[in-house]
Amino acid sequence: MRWEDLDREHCSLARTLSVVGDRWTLMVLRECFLGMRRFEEFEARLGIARHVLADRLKKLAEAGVLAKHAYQERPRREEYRLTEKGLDLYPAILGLVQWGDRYMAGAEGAPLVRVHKTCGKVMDGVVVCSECGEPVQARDIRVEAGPGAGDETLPRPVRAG
Amino acid sequence: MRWEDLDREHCSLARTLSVVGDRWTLMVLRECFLGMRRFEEFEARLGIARHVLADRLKKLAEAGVLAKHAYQERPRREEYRLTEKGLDLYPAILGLVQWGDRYMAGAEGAPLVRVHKTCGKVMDGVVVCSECGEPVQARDIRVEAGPGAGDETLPRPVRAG
DNA sequence: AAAGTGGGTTCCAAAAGAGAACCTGTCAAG
DNA sequence: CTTGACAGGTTCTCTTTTGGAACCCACTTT
Repeated sequence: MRWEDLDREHCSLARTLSVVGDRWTLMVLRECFLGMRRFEEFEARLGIARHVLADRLKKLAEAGVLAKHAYQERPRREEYRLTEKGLDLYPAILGLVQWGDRYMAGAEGAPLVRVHKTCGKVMDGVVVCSECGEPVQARDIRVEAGPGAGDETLPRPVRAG
Repeated sequence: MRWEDLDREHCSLARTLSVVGDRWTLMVLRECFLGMRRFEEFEARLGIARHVLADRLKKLAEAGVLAKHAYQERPRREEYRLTEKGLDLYPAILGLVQWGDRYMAGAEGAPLVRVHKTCGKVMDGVVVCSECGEPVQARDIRVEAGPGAGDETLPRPVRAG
């Protein structure tokens, strides 16, 4: 299977990964959420090869996750900012970061902490149910076919038993 | 930069991606969350090359995200199950899936929906602040150096202005 | 004895990535 | 009016990673 085929898959994860499912892309987005906007900033902080960075920025802009804004004319200089669509990736990235804080941090603890501007405290994101407001974990969830389900969507273990 | 160097980075996202930051790895994990456990199931549902699948399962097991369980001896057959560490990736994967439901689904809507067993309703995950319980979005957060911060951790735009 | 099953490994060709050099406007300094 | 710097790329070669298919092995069933 090719990566370009992923966005035709009947699976939201596959379709998401066709846009951001690349290691460098996610690292670039992390930098965006930390306030970075320019080619040079991404390059300096990530140590990414320049042509790979150019490719990822272009694809993210085409996907509508980042938008180019000229901050100067003659010579034209553009910076890349998160769109609303891009900002909505925050829960996913926060999930990955918090998992890293928990399982991959050294003995010292997390390298960065997040402060909730509204309440002023150092916080973690907690996933709750949109309907009842209770915290949700993997085991609390069952999946069912949704409106856009296709033939091959529902999980069907091949196991005979 | 090599991927093996990522886990030495002072960034939880980079360290997380050194384990799961690969397209196939995330697809394999999706299948795990849908209840798949066996080599053949992953292969049939994903269309992944067999040696890539073998490599990813091995790395996930080494990382403690999946655990091998023998379900039969002679011939020995093993299946792969999510550990607690693996189950804790659910918020991250849910974030990616919901973003796909929102932005990448066709006109029909999401291919799968999630039912919260506790309250019985079709739900979405909502990220709230662990301290005040309010929903959190990207703009509500500020980052600060944490206990494990290094020299290069804090975001510092290179922009002169 | 022959075929099937689950879970791999080995081969080769194609694609993606790393690293470095080079290009393009534009301004500012000598 | 040449030299250099700066931001943002593109082009080059070389290595690593995939994709796809074939093969292997320890059993079990027919």
